[in-house]
Amino acid sequence: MRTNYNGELTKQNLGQDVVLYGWVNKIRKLGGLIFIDLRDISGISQVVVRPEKDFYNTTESITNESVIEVKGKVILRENPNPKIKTGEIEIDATSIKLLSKSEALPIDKNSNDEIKLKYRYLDLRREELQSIFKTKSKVLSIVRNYLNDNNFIECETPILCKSTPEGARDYLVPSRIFKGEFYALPQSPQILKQLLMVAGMDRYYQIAKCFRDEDLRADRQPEFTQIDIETSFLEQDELLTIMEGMYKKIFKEILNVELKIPFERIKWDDAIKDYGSDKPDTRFDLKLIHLTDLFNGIDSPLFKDKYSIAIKVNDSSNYFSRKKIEELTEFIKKHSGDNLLYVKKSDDSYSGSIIKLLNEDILSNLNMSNSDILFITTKSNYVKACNAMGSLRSRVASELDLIDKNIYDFKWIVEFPLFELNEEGEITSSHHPFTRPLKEHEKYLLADPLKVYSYSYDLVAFGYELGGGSLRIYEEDIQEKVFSILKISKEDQRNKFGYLLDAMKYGFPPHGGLAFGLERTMMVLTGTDNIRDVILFPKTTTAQDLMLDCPSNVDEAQLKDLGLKISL
RNA sequence: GGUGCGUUAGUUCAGUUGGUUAGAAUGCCUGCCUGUCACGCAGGAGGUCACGAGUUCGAGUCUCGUACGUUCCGCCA
Repeated sequence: MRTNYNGELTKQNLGQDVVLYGWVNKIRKLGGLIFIDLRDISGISQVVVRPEKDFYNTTESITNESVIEVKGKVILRENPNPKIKTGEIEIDATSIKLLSKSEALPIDKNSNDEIKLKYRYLDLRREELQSIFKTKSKVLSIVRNYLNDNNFIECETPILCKSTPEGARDYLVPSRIFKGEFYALPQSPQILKQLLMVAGMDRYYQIAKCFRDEDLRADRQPEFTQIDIETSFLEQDELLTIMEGMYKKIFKEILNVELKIPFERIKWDDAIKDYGSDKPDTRFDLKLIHLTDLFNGIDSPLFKDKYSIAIKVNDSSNYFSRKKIEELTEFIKKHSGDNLLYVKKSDDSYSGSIIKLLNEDILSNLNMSNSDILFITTKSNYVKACNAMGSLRSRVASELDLIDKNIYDFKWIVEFPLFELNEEGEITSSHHPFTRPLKEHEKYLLADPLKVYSYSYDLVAFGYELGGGSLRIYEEDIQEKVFSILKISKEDQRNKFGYLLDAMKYGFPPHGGLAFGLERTMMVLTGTDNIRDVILFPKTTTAQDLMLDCPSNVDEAQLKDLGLKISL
């Protein structure tokens, strides 16, 4: 029977007989004496094997990463190692059993992603990774305790659900009984949690697995976890206050960081105006400068009928060489800016790509100091112009190291537009069709829907969208209007959301909720910039699992059972 | 769907203008070594240069394609 974990032995245990299990982190054979660093989830203890012991020969076949059982006595080290927690003691072995021999590992901590993912269970032996998942477990425990204490009820909604053609592509699961028909894995339990409000559950939460069949990113995996929440009879600020308490508790208990609450609320309009993003990184300033009015007077096709958006970077005109500016020009075009223009000021004289177009009056209005550089992009679409410069803002900040990693600045971005226009000029929901319009904007619904803003909110930190949600529509007539604006026919409404529309007829409470990305939260907590680091078994950017080797083919018989035929 | 970067020993990488037998570190194996903790010393094994085509007298190196990894754009209500 195991008596102790390896990482917890100290001088307190001196003289004790112990039984330990673990992996051989490192075996060092000095000719006579042998030292074994024995590792388990808790840490490492050093085992010493003396040549006069009768089991000495059995150490012959012990390799690194083998699993062994060690019996022995805790003694004081002759040469302590101050670098490790257990460095003052060691285990004088009286018996060693090789339980499972290990071959040399095919990976090490510097291996590339491909091979690490294939042998993820070996990569997960590293202390850094184990510590991330210990933290993840702790975060979930804090979340559950907090929400339980606030009268939330943990609920489980089905994984086999119905496809909702809005939004992301679904992962589909074929039905055996109804051949040719499919379940869909939930993109989020959105409608089900609203139905739980109809059911009177009052405050719901779920640690919910969600699935979206879209292309991956450094902060996006096809399968992820949301802390999913819905409440009845709360006003927006009441709900946000409860959530602030949860995040305050998480960051206090995990990082001992005191988040300042309430988090500042920034209206979506202002976030776009000042940061060019609906998930701004607010750890640095570098706010957008709007030059449209100033530049519209210039007689040049560059500025005609376009918005001119800029940032001014202080003390950096030397950093931005011609080559660097070319690079940034590529960057901003990729982010759909039309171009990247610039003005430099040094020794009280101006230079730059558009200097000939700018008269004295305009130049003085730019309020530039020596060594400043002003970047400008133009675009006929206002939000896109801001977004392009917002992307450059983040890029410049990270290149010039303007980001203070010790600032934990959380913001709510609130009052998103209810609708937006897509590429084809059609009107679509910016959140989802159940988002409740601001009371005072209801009157614009049919007349000028793009003027309507909503009770909606995203939690933003470090430039990540950690979560978001909205108050929902609970009045049938408003829901009708929204559907008609979105041009969703009666028939489509029934097909897609029939159960929700039915439920609306039977006492639908005012309600609202939100969902937080557990992994994104973990990224902020652990300071990583890649979501794979905080997922036990992540997928590659082609959505494959290299360890399980899936997706993969299935038996002909399985397909036949489902009434499916592969035609490629 | 598109873009940039990458793929050489078990692992991490170097490889010059296209030119002899493709190197280093680490790991592995063997021997020596009784206080190491990145143990040390000596020796050894280990390569389909991702795959396929092309240019060339000659390709790890140049060109094209494919696959895989990764970044970003589109996409992600």
